[in-house]
Amino acid sequence: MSTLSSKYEPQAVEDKWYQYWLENNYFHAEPDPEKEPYSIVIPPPNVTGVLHMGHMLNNTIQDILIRKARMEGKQACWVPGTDHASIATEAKVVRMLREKGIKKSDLSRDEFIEHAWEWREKYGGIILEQLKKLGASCDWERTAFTMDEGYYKAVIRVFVDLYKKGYIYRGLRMINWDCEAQTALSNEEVIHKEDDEKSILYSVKYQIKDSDDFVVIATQRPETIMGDTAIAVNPKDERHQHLIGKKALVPFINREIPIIGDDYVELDFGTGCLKVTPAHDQNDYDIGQRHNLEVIDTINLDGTLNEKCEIPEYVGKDRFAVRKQIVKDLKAADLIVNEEEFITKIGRSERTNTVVEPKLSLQWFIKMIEISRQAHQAVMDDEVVLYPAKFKNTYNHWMENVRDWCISRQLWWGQRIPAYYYGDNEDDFVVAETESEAIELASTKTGRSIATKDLKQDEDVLDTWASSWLFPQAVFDGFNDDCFDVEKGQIIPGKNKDLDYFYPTNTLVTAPEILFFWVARMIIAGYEYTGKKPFKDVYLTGIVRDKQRRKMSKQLGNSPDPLDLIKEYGADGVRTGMLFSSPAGNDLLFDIKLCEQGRNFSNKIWNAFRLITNWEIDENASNPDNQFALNWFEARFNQALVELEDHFSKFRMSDALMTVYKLIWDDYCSWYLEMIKPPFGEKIDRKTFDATIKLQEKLMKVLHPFMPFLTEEIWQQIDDRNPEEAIIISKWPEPDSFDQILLDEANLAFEVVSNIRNLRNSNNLSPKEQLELKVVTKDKGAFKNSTSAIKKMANLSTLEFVDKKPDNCMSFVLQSGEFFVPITGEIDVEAQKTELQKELDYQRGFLNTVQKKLGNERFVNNAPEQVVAAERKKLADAEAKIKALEEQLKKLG
RNA sequence: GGGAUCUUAGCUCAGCUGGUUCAGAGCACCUGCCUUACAAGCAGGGGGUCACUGGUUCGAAUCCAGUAGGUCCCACCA
Repeated sequence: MSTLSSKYEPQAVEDKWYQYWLENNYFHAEPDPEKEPYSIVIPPPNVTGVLHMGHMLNNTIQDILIRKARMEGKQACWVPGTDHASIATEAKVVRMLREKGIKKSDLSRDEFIEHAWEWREKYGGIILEQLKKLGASCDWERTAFTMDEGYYKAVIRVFVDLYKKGYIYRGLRMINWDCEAQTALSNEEVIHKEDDEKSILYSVKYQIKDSDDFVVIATQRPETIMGDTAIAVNPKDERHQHLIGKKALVPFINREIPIIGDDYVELDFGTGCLKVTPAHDQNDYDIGQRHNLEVIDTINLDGTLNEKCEIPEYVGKDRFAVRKQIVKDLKAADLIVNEEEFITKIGRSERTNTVVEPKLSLQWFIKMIEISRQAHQAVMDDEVVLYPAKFKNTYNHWMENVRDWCISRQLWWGQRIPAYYYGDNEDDFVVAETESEAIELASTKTGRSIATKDLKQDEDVLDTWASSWLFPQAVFDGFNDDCFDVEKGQIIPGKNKDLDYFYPTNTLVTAPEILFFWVARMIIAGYEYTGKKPFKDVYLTGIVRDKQRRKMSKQLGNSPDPLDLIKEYGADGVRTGMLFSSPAGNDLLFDIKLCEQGRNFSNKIWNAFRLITNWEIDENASNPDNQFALNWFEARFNQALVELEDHFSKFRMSDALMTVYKLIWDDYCSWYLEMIKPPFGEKIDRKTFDATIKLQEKLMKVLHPFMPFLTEEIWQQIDDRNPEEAIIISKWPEPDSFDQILLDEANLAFEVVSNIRNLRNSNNLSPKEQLELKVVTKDKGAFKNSTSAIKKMANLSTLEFVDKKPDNCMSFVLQSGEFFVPITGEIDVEAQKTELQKELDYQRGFLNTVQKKLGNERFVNNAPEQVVAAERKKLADAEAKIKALEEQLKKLG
């Protein structure tokens, strides 16, 4: 008996084949003019990251695309890499140091960076190693890192170039400041808790200048009163219109501030009067810009108040302490007219949980409108195609309202901004790739000799996205001295073999959350630096959620460890499990059962293969009866292949997998193999065997992108008669034309078989008991090739065509005939009758609707001829069927 | 508040330019089976007013309008 286990054991083969692929360098691709290129750049995961379910989905899809392309004979190159992820990594390093008792503030910049590199050496590779377990066929020789020396230089070069082109400027901007960690936060690091954050809204009286009247404003931050530079009301507000143009006095310090009209103010919130504190609120800042208001920053970096608040007893105290204090003082002065609780969505720092302080500071920006124009148009014109298409709208909306991009971050880990200051004025700086260039530039600019010690480089680093937006060119070293023209600020074609060949890349597979952060910006950089798009298609995956639709997250603990899953179900099982429920662009509701389904599928295939390998071959025998099965499956395969290509072309990965799944499980295993399977103990003829092996091989090929390990294992076991050395580089089957008539005949045959099986079931007849079948039909041709297959599959002793309807039979009616199975034992007449009656009722109902349609003159006159003709045929068929059913019912009494 | 998008079987989803692949798939469920590849399996079966209300049309799951509900993105109420 078999030497193969009846259970497929992925653990035993996966590492072996991955190693084999690596050793043979199958993943590596060099430019080859003979071949069509196909390239993908990975969305680089955070260098500190650990593989999660989102990565699994994302990388499975990329691997499928790249493996298919490779088999199609393209030069397939999938470039892997990691992102230095400045904020996330720096936070991790800080935490790690803290655990060792080292404070970041005690370290110099260089010392800290050194620690960060150590960290990255130690943990940076983990996620890529994990990808290997998944089977990812990345070109590891090309592994990139956004802080690699060459990449670093590219980022700096681009900064300098954009500065020279006038796209980069320095400006004031309201940022999220973490007073505890003393750093700026990106919006993503600020958590807005909606639920139970309660605050008090105070109504405070401000005296109107030169009168005894007051204006009452509402605020939840009375400690910022001293930074007020205006009071705003809505110009449409009849209650307050008359105040516009007057002046009010800030409590305690009695500074005069104007009362202005601005649409921003809501009529029905608070008192309808808003105190404007441009230094400590984004909206107030915007209002300040519109009305040229002064900005008075009363809060220090650590959250205490400074001298500008003008009240000595508040200076140096924490903002929240001052809040309590000033409320007391305002009450004492009888200036608070109302207090009410309300629920606020205050922002807190993800890291320290302190309330984020909006703060104005000088930051670096990229002007976006002009530079993004072509990238905007490219997507609108489908030059770059988004899948699913609905994201085109989102993209459009964003690009139409694009805002300048703040690219500086108050961190150390990242590309340091190459601006060098030589004086105290805001404009006393130069931007240069290197310090020596900076010295030169500064000397020229100032007309005096500037030395290293006179220069101070900007302390900030660049936003991570300001490096990863160059990924598609930078991974091919597109900004090096040879191919980057510094004068033009462009990458010159013909100077970089890799870039000339692999760029533009073909497909980008990523998450919709970063459509703007990353995808849009890559398109912008692509056009800016190469004049070309960076990729043709963008496939946006969904978010992996649990069964309750909750996002998978560490905090919730609802995310399984992908490596554990791989251990349990095999990489192939997990890959297919992810894909079973992930229609393009929809969220994926992950359920462990899907991995189980994937594993079961592996096992099914394994056992089909086991069946074949156990057959003994008779070199001399021939079995013409098998020809039908062979011809049919060939046709069916080609039909499925056309379907498969269609799904692939539309990035319907889940449907593509399902096509292969059904082809293998239903068509191949349940029908084809059962049709050609020799009776127990008998040998199979050579011709059928060889043909079957060929089919198995073809099936393994179309399955390979989805299940690389299992298919390679089977391929390698099939033996060496095949000249193709490994399935990973074997040739993808070409779709061929197929015989529809043959497929129709088979479908009819299968229906007959199913009906007979059904009769067995409902009459408790064993599948082992042989039955006879008598067929009354006008169209014997419909069974021309399939009779022996029907006999075998339905376990019939005879199948004959008769003219007269036999008695004492179970029966059923199909499109072109009536089918009778003589019965020796007891038949369940009632069951038969209900079956037939049910069918009869259905047919009569159907007939009714068709008659109605055809009775409608307007239908007959207006509908296209074929539609009417089809309707007439339906009518005739239904009438014939009804007649047959009625007769059979009559016979049963 | 602005925008996008969705609502089809118990669940997750297909369903292209309105008409035979128009009511589908996978899973789940039910009934028989340990039949010599596979119980991680085999055979069979039952599930749906296509969210609701109108309209256009000879004909609507499909097109239009409105209603209800869901999801996402952006901006956020001092």
